[in-house]
Amino acid sequence: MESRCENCIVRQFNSLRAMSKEELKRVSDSKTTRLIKKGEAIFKEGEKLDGVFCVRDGVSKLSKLSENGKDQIVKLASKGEVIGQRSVVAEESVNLSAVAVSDMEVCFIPKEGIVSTLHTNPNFTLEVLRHMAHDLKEADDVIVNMSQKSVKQRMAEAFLYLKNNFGEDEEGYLRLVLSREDISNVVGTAIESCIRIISEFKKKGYLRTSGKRIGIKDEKALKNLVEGF
Amino acid sequence: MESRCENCIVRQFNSLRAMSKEELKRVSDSKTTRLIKKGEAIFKEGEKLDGVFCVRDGVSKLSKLSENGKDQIVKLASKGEVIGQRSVVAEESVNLSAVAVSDMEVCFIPKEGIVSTLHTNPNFTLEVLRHMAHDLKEADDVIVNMSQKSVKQRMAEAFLYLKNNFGEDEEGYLRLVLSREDISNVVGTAIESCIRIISEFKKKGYLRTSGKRIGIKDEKALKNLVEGF
DNA sequence: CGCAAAACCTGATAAATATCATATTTAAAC
DNA sequence: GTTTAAATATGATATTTATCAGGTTTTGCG
Repeated sequence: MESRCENCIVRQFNSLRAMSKEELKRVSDSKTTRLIKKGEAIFKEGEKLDGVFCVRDGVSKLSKLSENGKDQIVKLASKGEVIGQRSVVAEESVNLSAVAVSDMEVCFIPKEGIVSTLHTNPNFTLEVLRHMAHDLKEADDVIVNMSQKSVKQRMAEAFLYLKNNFGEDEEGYLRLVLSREDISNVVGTAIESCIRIISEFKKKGYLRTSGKRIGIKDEKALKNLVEGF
Repeated sequence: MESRCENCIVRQFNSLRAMSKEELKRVSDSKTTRLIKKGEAIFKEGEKLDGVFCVRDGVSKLSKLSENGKDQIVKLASKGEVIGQRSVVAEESVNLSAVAVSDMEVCFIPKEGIVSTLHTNPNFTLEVLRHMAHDLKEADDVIVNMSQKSVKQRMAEAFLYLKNNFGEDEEGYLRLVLSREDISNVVGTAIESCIRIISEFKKKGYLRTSGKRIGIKDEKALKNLVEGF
């Protein structure tokens, strides 16, 4: 297991790549690596974080609890993504909970190294800013989808998203396996509706399933559905 | 009309306050002031911006068109807010359209002054980053509201938001007057549903209206509704 | 293995919301 | 100021989605 950030491949995907050698060394010296089991929380909504988490492997759901007790999944973060950044930058408690949806390996980086670099290295700060700008755009898109698309369309979109972002296994099933409940929390619908639509998509030949696993059979049809045909 | 950024009061509310005297002078020399009439667009989704807009007066809706032809309003920007920032930072075309919902006065700041400061003044970059972190949190909250709250709850929330952010006039009506269509595009619902709920709230004594203008009569009731009672 | 709990699934029904049709009021244009 | 278009309003109806109730299957665990 590679343990120096300098040699860590996931760094290429996130803002740490804009750090200088010295800054990176400091981060590397202060970081600790943690294994997180599927279902375990990395942090919970409302906590104060004293650092960020860099995902080396696995996937985490970032979700927010609503008054009615449902959890809305706002984002799925995987290899290379840094989570908790928003909270550290804004010096606020976290607004989302992070829970592993597969076994994970993450590095915890104490905020001191991050914050001091933010104050001194504009390239790094700008890089973080660009990532956040990207997240904000994605969030805007989600808002529009939520309000303007039907549950069926959002379901179709979710499967396409899962394929594009996490790929398929050897047998052609979506690599990231989510429970029906998690899927319904991504889409923002009731579990029963989610299950019903999966059944419908199966009947229509858009999907196939094997236990929890879901495979896309007719990508075109799903795309058409999203577009409104 | 004050024309130097150095003396401009709205600067206190946005990231420009983190600029040095010299940087600010440069921005001030390159900026141009524009008057925009209610209904006019500042920019449209998909355009490339070569600068940002600092709002000195009035309010702009930031919205995104969905396939079905409806416009989802993602944010209302008013005095002090800088719009187009995300796009300039990420070096992408804008993902939202900005249209004035009241007569506006905005300053256009060419991106060169912004971008060069982003590269050299970490305090400024960090300040922009903090603002974006705040916007991202707000966007997350909107996502959760959209998916977990009923239209009625979102309507109630919208009126409270309008009161908190734009205040009331002498007669106690909401200062920011939006068309029913704009309200429905904030809330993400059909115009008819929006109007119907306004009527219902009037009947129940939560609101009163006078033409387009809406006044909050029973804030507590609206709050209870949002909380789910 | 066998049992309990959790996850998954389906039908029936209720509630929320959108859509269509049409009337009325308000604002804009000439 | 009149005409015309746009915005607001309301009823009737259709559609979508959630909820409730009861199944079955899968999974984890002693």
